[in-house]
Amino acid sequence: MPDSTREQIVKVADDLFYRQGFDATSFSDIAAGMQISRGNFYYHFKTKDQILDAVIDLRLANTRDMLERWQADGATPVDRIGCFISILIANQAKIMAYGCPVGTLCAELAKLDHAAGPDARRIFSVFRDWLRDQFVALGRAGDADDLALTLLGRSQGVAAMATAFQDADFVRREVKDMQRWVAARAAEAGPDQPPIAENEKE
Amino acid sequence: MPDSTREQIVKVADDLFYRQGFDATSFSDIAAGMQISRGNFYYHFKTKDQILDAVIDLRLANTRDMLERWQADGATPVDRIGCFISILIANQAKIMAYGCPVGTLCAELAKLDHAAGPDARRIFSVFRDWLRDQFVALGRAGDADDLALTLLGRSQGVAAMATAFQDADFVRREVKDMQRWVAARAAEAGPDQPPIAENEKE
DNA sequence: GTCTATACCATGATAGAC
DNA sequence: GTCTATCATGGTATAGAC
Repeated sequence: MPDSTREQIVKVADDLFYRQGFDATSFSDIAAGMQISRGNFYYHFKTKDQILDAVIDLRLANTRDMLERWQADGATPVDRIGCFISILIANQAKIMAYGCPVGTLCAELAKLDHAAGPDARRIFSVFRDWLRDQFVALGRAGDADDLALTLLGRSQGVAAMATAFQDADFVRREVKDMQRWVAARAAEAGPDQPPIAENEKE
Repeated sequence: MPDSTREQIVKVADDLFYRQGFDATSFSDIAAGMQISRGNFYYHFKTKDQILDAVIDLRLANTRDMLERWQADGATPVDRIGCFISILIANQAKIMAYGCPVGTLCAELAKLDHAAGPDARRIFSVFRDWLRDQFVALGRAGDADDLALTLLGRSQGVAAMATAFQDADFVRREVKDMQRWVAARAAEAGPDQPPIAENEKE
């Protein structure tokens, strides 16, 4: 069955909030992206902030789905973390144009001092917790959360540089280096993991 | 002598663009930050975009000044790069609240598809070129620009995570690790540098 | 559920007095 | 150089017909 009007509003808003930012996206913009009049929004949502809440919920759900898929697809924790790192390649074109959807939304809401800021950060937390679980499974229970945060941060930095400098080679290099870094953490943890041990250096 | 009105507008706008974002900052906001009426802006600037241009110019000049200071203050390239890394500590409170001034401005202008986007990115380039020079001086002429971009990206990632998770310990840990990383790159380059050689691993 | 019409306000920008 | 109107535009939001 096709999307309900409400679902369609949220999907279009999700896309526009990503490409233009939340504040810069007007009801007219969303209306132009589908077949609906401006006034009709208020049957489905009382305020623009409520649309934002719905978009964040959608992104949370989509994130959880993606992580579940990676959990099933990856044979080992290293593979699964590799799925995470590889989104920088898979979504390269969009990231170069608009940055990371999570990072840029959180940054904007922080500046707007918006009430939904903490909700948006929960998307980061979902990634962080999942990555931490992977590092635990890797045998790094002691510093799993630190490693998760470090990796999340590095991917954010690569996304920011990709947007600023439009350098696809840089992204590829960093992705490779992050994969090596994960393998090295795994190797440190002990040889009970698949031995992809490599040196960390170039 | 005190600032001219024009200079004061640019300074107040610089601060507000950082804390609230460019688009979210109105003439009224800037006017409220000093003693001036809204209409008077247009004697000094024809459009809001021209204020943005002036702010970017100011940031470029301030950045160059800062880099010159680091150039003079640091005894070795490792020390100088250390100055760069340490701004994450020095500006920690502001970064946690509003992110990196350069990164968040570039991200916003990219989404707005704003004409000044490329100008804003030049601030990044100034950092990048300076870091590259430091890595060249370190004996890494072969991959100096890659290392510069990697380090710039890492600092951006740390800033993004600091804003999202408000974790001062994380920032300290990452700063330490980045310093170690620089020392390791220096050690790889050869022992003609001050021997602060440490292993890269935790 | 969807539409049109409209209220209301803040914005960037202009004109002209002082 | 600075001010006080004032304008046109576009935003969120509401009311009410269909």
